[in-house]
Amino acid sequence: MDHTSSWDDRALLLLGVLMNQSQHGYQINDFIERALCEVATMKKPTAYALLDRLAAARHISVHSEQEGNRPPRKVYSITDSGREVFTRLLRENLATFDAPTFAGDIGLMFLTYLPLPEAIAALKERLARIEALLDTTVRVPPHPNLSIDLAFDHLTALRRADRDWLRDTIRELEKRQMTTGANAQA
Amino acid sequence: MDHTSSWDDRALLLLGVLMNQSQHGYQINDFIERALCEVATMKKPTAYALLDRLAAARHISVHSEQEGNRPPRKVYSITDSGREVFTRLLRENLATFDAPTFAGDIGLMFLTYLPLPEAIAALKERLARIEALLDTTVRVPPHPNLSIDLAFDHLTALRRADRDWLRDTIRELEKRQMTTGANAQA
DNA sequence: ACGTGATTAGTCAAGTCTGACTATAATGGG
DNA sequence: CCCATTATAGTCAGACTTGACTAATCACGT
Repeated sequence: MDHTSSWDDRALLLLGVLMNQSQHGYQINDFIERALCEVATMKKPTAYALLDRLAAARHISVHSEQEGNRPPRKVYSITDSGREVFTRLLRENLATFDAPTFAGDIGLMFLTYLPLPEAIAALKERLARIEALLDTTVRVPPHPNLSIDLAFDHLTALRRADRDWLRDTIRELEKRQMTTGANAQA
Repeated sequence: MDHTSSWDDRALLLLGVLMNQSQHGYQINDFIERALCEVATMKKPTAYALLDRLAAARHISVHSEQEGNRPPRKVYSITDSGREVFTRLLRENLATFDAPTFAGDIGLMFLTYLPLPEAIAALKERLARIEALLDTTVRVPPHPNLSIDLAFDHLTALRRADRDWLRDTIRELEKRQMTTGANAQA
């Protein structure tokens, strides 16, 4: 529901992974989907397509490698030009804040179309989900080269803020419910 | 960079706008791009395409209207079936929390690849942008039927959390910079 | 000895979203 | 009276993403 020139972010992600070490496609995809899944998402077809484009632009180099009888695999390495692009994209990304929008806010806008008790019940369910997420998500272990934990920290801070806001809001709505209830009775 | 079945959210948005009142395409698009732009984004082609689909599914009805010599305009109204769908989608949206990812976190993961002073400088720029956003964004005035202000409140709370986290983090990084600097001098 | 699952490398169709474009009519400023 | 802007209604190509699929090899448990 929100998109900058998403190419930059994707490219930054791939180049960053390759800054860490040269890898072949499977490894790259695996790393992103396992180690980074909390912080970033990129699916296989997207990764392969983008790797092709980065290779065409000479920002990464490819060389085939065979191990035993296995299907050959392509090892991608970042090039000097790639390192330059990476640094530029990184600096840009760090210096930028592009205000995101949240799917959950759409519901909030139309809250008034639901009877207040039902709205409160639904929001309580949302709250429970955030709390569950905060409780169960395991702290990511520090990576030797990457500051994944920093990004994870950021994510956690935002989720806590989400939780706190929601708690306050529910309390507020319940207060309103009581007063209108009292008015209705009077 | 993040997507649930985005259809649901889009449909909820359009149906919600039509719950407020029957409108023609231009009005719908205008309302979304002006009044709701802080909270939700949907571009014209998406809106028109989705309106067609909602009409095909009989969740909204269309009737043409001519005013003077102007090009005829199509007025869309929500139907009973549309109201049902709307209520279901609304309840779902309110009860759901689908953990978003943020483009800005990608940079955070790779922070270590930039010399610490440069990273700090870049993050300070990011901070300045968030602060500017928080300072300049005008409080949305309450809408008679919609709780846009509630959604806006949520957004603001998250941005403040973002700002606070960033301030702390920059302070932390500066502390680290000083100690490593002292070590280097010693 | 056999099947299951992981490793490796992709591809394809289908759907989504956006930017840029075309047209006409009314309206308001100078 | 003319021009720029707004109102109005769309369309289209192109880019981006995803889910689902194919293939082959190897490691491992039973």
